[in-house]
Amino acid sequence: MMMAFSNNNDQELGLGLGLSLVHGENCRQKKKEEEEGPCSNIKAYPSLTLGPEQDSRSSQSAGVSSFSNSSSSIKRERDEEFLLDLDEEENKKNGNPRKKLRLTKQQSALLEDSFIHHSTLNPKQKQELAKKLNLRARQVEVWFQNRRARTKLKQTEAECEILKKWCERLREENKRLQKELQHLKSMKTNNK
DNA sequence: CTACTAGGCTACGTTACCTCA
DNA sequence: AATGAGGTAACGTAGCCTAGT
Repeated sequence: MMMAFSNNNDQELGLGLGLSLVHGENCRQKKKEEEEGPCSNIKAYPSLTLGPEQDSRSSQSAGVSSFSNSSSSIKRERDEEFLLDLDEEENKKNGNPRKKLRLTKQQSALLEDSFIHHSTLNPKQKQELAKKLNLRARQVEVWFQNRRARTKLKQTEAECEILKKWCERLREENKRLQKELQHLKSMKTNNK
């Protein structure tokens, strides 16, 4: 985050706004961090830049974790997962509308706790968490997707608020400088 | 070495269900 | 009891990456 504001009358008025995500600019790196252990700088701090935002899709991670685990236990769990998904398919076919799951407080708390340590999960972590929560891995995956989206939305909103405030300050500063300029001009004409 | 493909992951946008005022 | 708004679980899609061929 970078901001520079020069307020000296003799100097040029300068302002710099920068939006740099403190955490998670490079998802691949982020993923690596998460696979290696808890990340200390996981919190996203609102920060600013002006200008086109980088397309998040262009810097996203992919495929790293999917090759990190091929144990038979994971395979077995995936098979079980597959069967559960088949049940769901059957329900759909039978016209049973899918009831929307409400997570219990304990489930939400554990998910939140995991999210603090890892904003993305590798397959092993996902399976383990799903087992703990008595949910399907797909549900854990979806929860994390939505949680990341909520985080990003809140961050965007926060950044928007900061930008608004800065905009307001600049407006005020501009007004003040215009007044001052006007004053100096009138002084100059009076001295003639 | 290069090109292509399959499989897996994520972000993003959307839908649909649920809760609550 | 009805209803509209907000929250969120779940889904569909596009883009990217890696491993295998």
